Amino acid sequence: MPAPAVKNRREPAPPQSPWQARRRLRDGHALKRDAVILAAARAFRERGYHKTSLDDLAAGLGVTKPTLYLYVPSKEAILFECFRAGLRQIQETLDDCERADGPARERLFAFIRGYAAAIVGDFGWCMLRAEDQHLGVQMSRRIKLLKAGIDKRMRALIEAGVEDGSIRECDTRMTAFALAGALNWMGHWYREDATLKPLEIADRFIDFFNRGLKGH
Amino acid sequence: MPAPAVKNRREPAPPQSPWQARRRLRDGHALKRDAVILAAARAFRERGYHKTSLDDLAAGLGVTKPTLYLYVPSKEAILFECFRAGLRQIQETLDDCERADGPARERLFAFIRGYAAAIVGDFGWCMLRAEDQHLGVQMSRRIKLLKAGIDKRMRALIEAGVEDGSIRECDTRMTAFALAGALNWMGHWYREDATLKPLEIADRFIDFFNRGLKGH
DNA sequence: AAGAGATCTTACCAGCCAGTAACATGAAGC
DNA sequence: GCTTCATGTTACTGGCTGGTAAGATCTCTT
Repeated sequence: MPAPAVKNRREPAPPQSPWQARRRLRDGHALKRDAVILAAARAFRERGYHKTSLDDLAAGLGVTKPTLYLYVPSKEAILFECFRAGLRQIQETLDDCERADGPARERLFAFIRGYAAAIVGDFGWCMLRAEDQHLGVQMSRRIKLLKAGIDKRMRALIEAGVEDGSIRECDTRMTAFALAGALNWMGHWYREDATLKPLEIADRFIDFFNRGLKGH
Repeated sequence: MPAPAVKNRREPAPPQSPWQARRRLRDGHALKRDAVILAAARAFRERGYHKTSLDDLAAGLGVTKPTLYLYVPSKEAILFECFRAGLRQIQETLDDCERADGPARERLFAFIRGYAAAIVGDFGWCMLRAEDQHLGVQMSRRIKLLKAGIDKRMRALIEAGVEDGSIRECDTRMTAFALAGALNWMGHWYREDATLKPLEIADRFIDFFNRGLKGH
């Protein structure tokens, strides 16, 4: 099994609301719930969590606020679900990369590609910012824990690389922080400066990570 | 002039409020204003901008809310001042590094050290997060502009390195983003995991930036 | 067609909090 | 002592918004 390629996840660009449908939908409940989550993720990224009122969000879906509460228990829960959606995507990439064989460095790079795609995706912003928004301590802790899991698996990938010699000796903790930081930061600037596609960016990052800056 | 060392800025750890003073202070106004800014910066970093009410902030200084308005026109303005304080620190570092001589790579690394110190400093959080908080579009634009200035100067430093051969050919824009991202991310995790001092972290980052991951 | 359950709306409440008005105090100048 | 200006305080308002109650409507089942 070679290092896995990044799946080209096609997200439906037009945020067509399930409420627009003329006929009753099969499994409408889950569909609508997902639509709420997705619309929220986009709104949060665009306007920020606090600037997005549930009235706005509902209006964007062509509904009124109380309707949202049929599908979701609270605003906080919406944010959490957005986080989970992003998390899932990253976990899947990790699963793939851990299962694959080949030098760990290559598997790390495959992960980086997937991670970059996730960060600039619809749920990327929520993943990064969920915990420092206006959330209860309980939810905050949960999120922190889940993030720590990702971090740990990423570090393990680096350690495996040091083990098999494909990555040179280094401080794996700091290296993981540096890698994660560079990638996460995409979530800030990508919207403004999208001259490159996510995977192109990932490849240039990888080149940099791989060989460093050093000239002569 | 060699690449400048990072000044060891000693910030007064105890947030002693100027209002505690028994006697009237010389230039008390500016002093108190600065105390408000600093206390706000710390509170914002600790609890977040929205979770910090002006009542809390005032109470922390041993005063009541309306008193704050003697020194500062609005909450938004406080955040902006925090941002500026952080910015100034970084700009000074940049000034130093641009003025210095020696290979540009070394000057870039000196900048990185200063930048790391600033990011984990009192105003680091505000610098990173100011723009995506609950701010008016006008202030948001101002901040974005100022940040773009930093980015530009940083990229220039990298380009100078490519010019003088101390940095290998690369996509300078992406490289700048990667560097900035890795450093900025410190603002997220440093509080939680402060086993290393900022300059130690900077040095490990620099080692990684310099030589990359590549093993055999 | 009638009941039942799901879905959605209008109308409302309650808490939070930035910002203000009006009054109190206290030190410096005369 | 009296005025003045800076500095604080208490008490309040007004807007926003997350969340809810109660009723309307729609669809499916029997």
